Amino acid sequence: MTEGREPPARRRDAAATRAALLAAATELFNERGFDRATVRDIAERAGVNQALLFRYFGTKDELFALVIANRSRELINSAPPERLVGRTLDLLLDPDSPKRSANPLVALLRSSSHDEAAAAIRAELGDEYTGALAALTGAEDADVRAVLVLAWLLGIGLLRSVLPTEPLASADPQAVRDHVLRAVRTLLERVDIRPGE
Amino acid sequence: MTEGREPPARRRDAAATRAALLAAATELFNERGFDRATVRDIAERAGVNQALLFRYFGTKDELFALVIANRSRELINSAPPERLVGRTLDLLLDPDSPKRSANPLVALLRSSSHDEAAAAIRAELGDEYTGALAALTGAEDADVRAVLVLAWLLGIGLLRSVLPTEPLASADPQAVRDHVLRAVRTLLERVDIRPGE
DNA sequence: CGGCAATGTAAGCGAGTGCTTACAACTTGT
DNA sequence: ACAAGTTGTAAGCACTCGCTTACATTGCCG
Repeated sequence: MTEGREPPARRRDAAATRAALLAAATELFNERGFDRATVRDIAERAGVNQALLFRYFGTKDELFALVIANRSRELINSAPPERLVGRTLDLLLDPDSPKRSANPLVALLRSSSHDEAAAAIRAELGDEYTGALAALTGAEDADVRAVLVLAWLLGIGLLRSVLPTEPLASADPQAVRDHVLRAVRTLLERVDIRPGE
Repeated sequence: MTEGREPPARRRDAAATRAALLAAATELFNERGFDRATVRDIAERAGVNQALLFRYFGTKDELFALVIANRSRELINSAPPERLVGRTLDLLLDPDSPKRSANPLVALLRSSSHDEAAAAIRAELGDEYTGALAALTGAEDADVRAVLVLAWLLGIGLLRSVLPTEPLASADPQAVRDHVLRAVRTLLERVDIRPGE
């Protein structure tokens, strides 16, 4: 895992530090949201000088946009639409990923409104996600229904990250998943309820 | 509206400025969350010197706690449990209250984790709200179901305040309310679906 | 009135923020 | 091997934040 192939493990490696910064930023934005994740913290977690963050990403805003775009697309493409809700729930409820991996959209929400660029990304990704979900119903107001489902997932992720003591943390993920999926089927009749993976 | 009765409208009035600060803080915490609502902005909107904020409330944290406690209790007591979800939805979806009145719990969530005092309040109010909701089902895991419903309401409020262009803004509030309530009945069989007020 | 607490004001302190700059250390192509 | 470009480092600048302090003004009560 330390070194792979081609370049014989250089001691100075731009690509590696860039990746380390990206990983650290992903974690911290998820854990704390945009405002409370400082560039110094990100650089420190990456084990890297903070000036490099600006060399490689230009701005904290740009870094944030990159992180969100990456992880959101990744999530949206990780399952077919019928299983997207279930898949997202699995990630949100996975106790092994209290911070690290799961919830890019939650990080987005948690970072209130800060600049226009990020706002555009927000809208775009929201559209992408709800677009996928809206295909799961024949109802006229498919988009409204899809947005409502998205809102639920976001709320669950947020609550879990803000109130770690809530019953959600200790509840059986399968049972929670089941509750949500059955309720969601009221809105999107074609969602797949079976356990995924 | 300017002056009521007893004290003949004093030019210097501690109670009045305290109230102005509280109102301004309520608005700004709702609009921007804890971090981005600065004490300078709050004081300015209240038309008051910012030092007074600290004289009357001690700390930004304490002011926040007060605002949240006030408005949450107000909300929870504004309807019997069977109608609490519907009532909250009405407030969240009311287009006339994009910022001002409706969503104390949303403001809470939007303010990520900042200090232990607020965290305690968060937990306490969450318990209060979910306690009311949990009474609406006979299921064993009533608390989990209640938390899921709370999460949905929070998600809806957050999405609405962060993506004002979403279909939620232009959708018919009654229809949205109906969708959510019917889905929620999957979890809490005793919720009242009829339009309130 | 005169004294005093209550109320309001102006200025700034210390800490933390995003970001920049000037420079050292390394790697590489020739 | 050596210059040139790349990568890493240390320091600090300009700004904003929550909060404090020292001082002016007002209203109240004997």
